[in-house]
Amino acid sequence: MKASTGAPPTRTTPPEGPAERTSDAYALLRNEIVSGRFHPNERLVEADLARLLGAGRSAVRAALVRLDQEGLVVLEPNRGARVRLVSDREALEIEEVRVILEQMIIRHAAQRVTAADLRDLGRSVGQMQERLREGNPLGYSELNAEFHQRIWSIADHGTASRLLANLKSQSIRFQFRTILRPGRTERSLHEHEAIVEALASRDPDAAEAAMRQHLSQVVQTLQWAIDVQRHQPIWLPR
Amino acid sequence: MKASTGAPPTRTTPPEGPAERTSDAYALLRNEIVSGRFHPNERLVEADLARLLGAGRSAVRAALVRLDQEGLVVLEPNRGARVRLVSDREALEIEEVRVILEQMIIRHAAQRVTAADLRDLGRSVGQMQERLREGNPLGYSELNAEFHQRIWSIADHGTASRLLANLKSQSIRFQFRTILRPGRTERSLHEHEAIVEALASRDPDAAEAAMRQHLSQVVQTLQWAIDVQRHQPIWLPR
DNA sequence: GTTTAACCGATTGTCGACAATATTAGGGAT
DNA sequence: ATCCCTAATATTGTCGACAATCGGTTAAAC
Repeated sequence: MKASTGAPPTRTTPPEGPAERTSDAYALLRNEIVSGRFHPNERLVEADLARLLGAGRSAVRAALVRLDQEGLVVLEPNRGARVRLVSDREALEIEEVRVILEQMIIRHAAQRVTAADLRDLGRSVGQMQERLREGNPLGYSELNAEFHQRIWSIADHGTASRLLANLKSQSIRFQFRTILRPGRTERSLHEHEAIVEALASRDPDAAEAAMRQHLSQVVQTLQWAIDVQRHQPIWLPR
Repeated sequence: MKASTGAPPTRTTPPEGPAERTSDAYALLRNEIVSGRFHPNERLVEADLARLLGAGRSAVRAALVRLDQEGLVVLEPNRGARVRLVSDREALEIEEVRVILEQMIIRHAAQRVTAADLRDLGRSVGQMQERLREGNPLGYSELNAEFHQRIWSIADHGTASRLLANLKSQSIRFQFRTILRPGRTERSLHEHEAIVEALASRDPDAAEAAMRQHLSQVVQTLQWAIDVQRHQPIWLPR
């Protein structure tokens, strides 16, 4: 809805067309980064990006400034841009903030949710069930994101939504690893069902409790992913 | 400490020098906006800003992009930039988020606070007392900001600090009005004392409670300011 | 062999000019 | 007087060129 600062909701298709419009250089580059096509700390040379995105250097430069402010790249004066590396600790910080924001937002949602919303949420959960049966964890993850965004839009809290979207994009690299946790998906599904149920009762406390239950599991999974990685570190070239 | 995205902590001096370095065009413009030298919805013409800030149009343009992402201006394609107007509702949203973030952050602070920190905080409160005696509400407000920032730095939670700084800059226009509430300052001072006391006990729950107490008052004051303004609306020219 | 100094290629930062677009002003027609 | 169309102006968006800066490399000195 919002045009200006609204974060594009994580498209997965790589629309790396030959001659795209220059004004979405930001959206394109953002996509390239959040979908992990650039390594953390990788240098982002303006000229290269301009060629890659089919845009001028001006547009690329503007995009980089935006992404720096957004926390996806770091922009050092006279030294160019790099993909920002978020540390383990920072990932946990981000998740911590996300937890309290989601708790706050679901209280609003519980007070504003309509019958139609509940139907949509139920459908979302149904689709997740399918993906689970198919053994398609990636599809599940996508639906999971959609599920949460749906709750944000029900809550109608622009400020919190924007912050959450931003945080999510920063920590997306970690989310990727949490998918691999065995048995996690089933449990997540049940938690989602509990959330919908609590929303249906329109009780903010119950909704918050259900969300907290869910997110505490998410944090634990994140911690697990970090620990696992620490024992099998991925050596980044250079 | 952080150079890249760290928000400059609201300088009050207007360093509108004749030939400043171009790279701080962002900082300068940001200052002009948060200190209220531009009205909300006022058009920001690149050429004018360039003259005013003593910078080139490139630098101004970059600054505008940053400020747009930051939520201080809105940048419409082909239609230039305006100072962003935050609605009453949005101000309350922002305050609501601020509350929960400050609650979270003070829990961290309570677990990490050192003796030196407590001494500094005590000194801060002492200075506030002075300003109160002097009948200098503006100075008090400054110290208030400093007090909270001190807590942020104690908590050492970069993510939350960044978000808080950003939110604060967006709602600063409202904060301005809340100062005028009669009797508010005294009460605020006592609340601050209670916060320091709770931090000294290093009990996260107590600290959070003290902070909640304080911030609920702040929200009420904001609501009061909004109501007052609604009955005595300020007509903005054009 | 190590340190220092000067160079070189690569990249960013900035400026000016121009094209694209929006906004305002003016001039009939009703 | 109001409305609509057209011209003029103002402003933004983009491109190319060049200066400033950085990182690394070679060469010289000790």
